[in-house]
Amino acid sequence: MIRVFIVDDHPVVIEGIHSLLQHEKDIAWVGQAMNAQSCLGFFVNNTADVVLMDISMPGMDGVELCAVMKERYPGIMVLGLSTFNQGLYIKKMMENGASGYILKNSSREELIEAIHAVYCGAIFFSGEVGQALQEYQKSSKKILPVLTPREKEILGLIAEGYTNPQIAEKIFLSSFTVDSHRKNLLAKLNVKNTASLIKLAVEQKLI
Amino acid sequence: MIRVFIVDDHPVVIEGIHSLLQHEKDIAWVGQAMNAQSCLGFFVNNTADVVLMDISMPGMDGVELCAVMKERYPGIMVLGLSTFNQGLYIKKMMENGASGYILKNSSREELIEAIHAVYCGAIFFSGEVGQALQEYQKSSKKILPVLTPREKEILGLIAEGYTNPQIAEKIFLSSFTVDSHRKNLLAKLNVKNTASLIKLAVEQKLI
DNA sequence: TGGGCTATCCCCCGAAACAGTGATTCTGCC
DNA sequence: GGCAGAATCACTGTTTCGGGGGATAGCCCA
Repeated sequence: MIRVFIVDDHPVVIEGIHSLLQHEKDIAWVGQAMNAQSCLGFFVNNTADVVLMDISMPGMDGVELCAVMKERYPGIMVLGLSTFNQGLYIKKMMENGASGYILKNSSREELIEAIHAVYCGAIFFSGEVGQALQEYQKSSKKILPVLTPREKEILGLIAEGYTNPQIAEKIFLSSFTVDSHRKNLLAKLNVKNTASLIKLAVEQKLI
Repeated sequence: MIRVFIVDDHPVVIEGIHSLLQHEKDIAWVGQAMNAQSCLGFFVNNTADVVLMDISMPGMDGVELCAVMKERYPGIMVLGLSTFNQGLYIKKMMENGASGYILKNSSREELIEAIHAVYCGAIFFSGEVGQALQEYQKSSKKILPVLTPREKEILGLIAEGYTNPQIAEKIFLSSFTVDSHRKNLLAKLNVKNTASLIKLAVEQKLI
């Protein structure tokens, strides 16, 4: 028996999902909340297996609430729930420990499949959401100039916090050479200084 | 009918999965390969809906192969497949466009559920894998000192590539003050210079 | 009311980064 | 054989950073 709790500020959604789930034999409806505070209040004296959680709510939003819930009750699985479909929010929910994400207009089958999957510890994104997430990951990758092996190596060492002379000593080069590579990196990646260089490098996973 | 292709350098695994799937009515076995080259060769003149892909193979590994496949044939869904269960590899596969990840010792039910899910565009990780991924995400977060709002603001501007005088002008402060905050950031986060500061900040999502 | 913290401002100085311009070697490739 | 590019080394400036030392003012809270 999977005990399901829902938190959403729209009564319509609560009702809708309740009616979708009420005839499921292995799903038990343990409660509902319309904001983060009342959700946290419920779990002081009660528990559940899976929490369906709206991502956008007044006050503390789903992303934050998810983090708090997973901090206090790591065993409770969180399934994100939203009307819209944005990669950024999905990614944030996942980073805060959610086990999946579906749209509020999902079919009954999808909803039940998702609840079962996350209950078993699996991670599940329904079709549309999964595609949006992949699109999002793709779109955040830029077309970058090719770095030579030497440049990559030096980029890595710069990121570690080594100075030019230190790098020079470490890989047996003149510090002039290291400086040349560093200048090439700035030029190739079209950034103005070390700070923006490292930011770009980490974001684009060059190191 | 879901057309499934498998690439794995272990004949035993190919055979095992083949026998698990051969009586499935809606799954068609279109082919197999034992390395990345022969897999890419197959798809020149053929196609499939879902590719089960080993993560560790001689020559080009699964992570790379996945990237190439999704580049050439974005419509083909890739389902990662491995004997071991390491967050880092799973994450890399996902970044390269995979739609899911299961262990080779998954049950028949899990395997079929995963194939159906990714075929529908969903993203699916079976139980053990999902938990490993979440553990991995958790473990990569360090306990960090709390930054004040002002420090966060300045940290963001440093990452954008602004110098102290530029930041000072931008937020109407003395460049001495900006410098003080900058020094506090270095001290609080225990890093030696801008490069390591920004690396840490991006990795830990402080900006 | 006094300590702790944030936020602001100031100065000095050496080290590092950044900009500009130049050069030589070696390798792969057409 | 020649050409492009990588990789190496060199010099000269100016700007910025980073370490050290301070100071003042406001705020919260015990």
